[in-house]
Amino acid sequence: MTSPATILHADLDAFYASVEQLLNPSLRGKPVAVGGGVVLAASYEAKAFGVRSGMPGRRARDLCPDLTFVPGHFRQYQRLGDAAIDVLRDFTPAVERISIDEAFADVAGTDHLFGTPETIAGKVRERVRTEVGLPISLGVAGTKHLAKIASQVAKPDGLVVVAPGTEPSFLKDLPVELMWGVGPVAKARLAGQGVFTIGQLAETPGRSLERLLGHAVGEKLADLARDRDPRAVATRRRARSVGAQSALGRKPAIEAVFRPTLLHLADRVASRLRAKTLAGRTVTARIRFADLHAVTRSVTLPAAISATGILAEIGEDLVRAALIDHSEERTISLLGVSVSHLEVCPDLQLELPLGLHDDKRRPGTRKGAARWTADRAMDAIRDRFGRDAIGYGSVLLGNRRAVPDAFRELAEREL
DNA sequence: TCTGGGGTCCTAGGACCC
DNA sequence: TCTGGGGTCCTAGGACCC
Repeated sequence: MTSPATILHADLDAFYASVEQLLNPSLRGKPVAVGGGVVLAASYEAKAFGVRSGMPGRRARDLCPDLTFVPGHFRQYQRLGDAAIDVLRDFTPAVERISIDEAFADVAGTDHLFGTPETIAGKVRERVRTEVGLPISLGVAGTKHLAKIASQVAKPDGLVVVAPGTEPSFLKDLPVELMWGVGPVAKARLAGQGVFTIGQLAETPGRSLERLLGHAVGEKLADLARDRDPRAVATRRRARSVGAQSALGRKPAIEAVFRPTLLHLADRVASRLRAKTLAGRTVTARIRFADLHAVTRSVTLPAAISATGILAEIGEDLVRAALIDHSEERTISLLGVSVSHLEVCPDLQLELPLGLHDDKRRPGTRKGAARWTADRAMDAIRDRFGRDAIGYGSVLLGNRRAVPDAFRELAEREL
């Protein structure tokens, strides 16, 4: 199948670490990690030593004794990431941003203005380098999936164009894990069948892939390996859930620990929902125990909620229920709360205080409305004076957190 | 001193309805 | 005595991505 190659995938190289090297020239050419307790990003020089994001800082230092840790300039990541993606928007409005440092663009029909897709990709790289100061890799192909693989092959700081008709030969010898959707588990299962390259994958019957990996994944991989990818570049996507979690170290599984933590998490989640005029019907709590084994408990309510207090109470009920089911677990290492089944809510909604224990619509509606009004007042104070001006529980949570709040805010941000 | 935090999507079983 | 089939929704767990 030969589609005209008009889809670009742009991916900033080792983004956070590259920003640090841009801001501080003495870090250039050196192994750099952003973070401290945990590695949030690593420069290519650090990656060469095996340093990876998500790795405990201690382990990273063991692997790479010369590693320089920097706390991170999160505002700058936001600004520079936006600036780089905006360069793409100068060539087409059809830009789908998929993270702070990565986007697809479809430049079909822009030849007469800017030249071929390959020319455009070259201009994007040049402009991001000179105007923003960062290295960026580009892949150009006829489908999103192939464009993404091409940009990965192009890294670091390169450009790869997959010309129409050359797709099979391009894919043939690439390792299966370059494919979107093939992680450690799928890779191992495929290896068990002697499948290591995308070419081998393409020769494997769709039926055996489905047996090996499940219906959806098997079918998708069979299509992608044969370069069948119908997905269009989508400029807008709607959020399907909003959540927050916090690693706790090791804490006893008692009310005095989980109640304040859940209130703090519920506050983060509910205030973000309200800021987007969203509310959700399904509340999920996640608990990870000391052995890192995690469980979830969820409940779907008859009406969508976005009030902090109600969300916190439901979260507590769910956590209590899970702890009863796992009463042998004495220690927890993480708590999370998320809300899904989202609905767009008019600004002046009234929330019903529907708890787990009573589905009766008690005459407490006024209480729900009062809470919601109080939440909105708190939102307004924060808008003016900052998030820490007022709040629940954050003091009780303790001041030493694994990840800086600025990082969380970056991750929460609407793209 | 063993593992962050934000998400998406899929699967499987069970309840429930017609 | 034995016994349908399709569809939707909910819950719990898990793979995967950045």
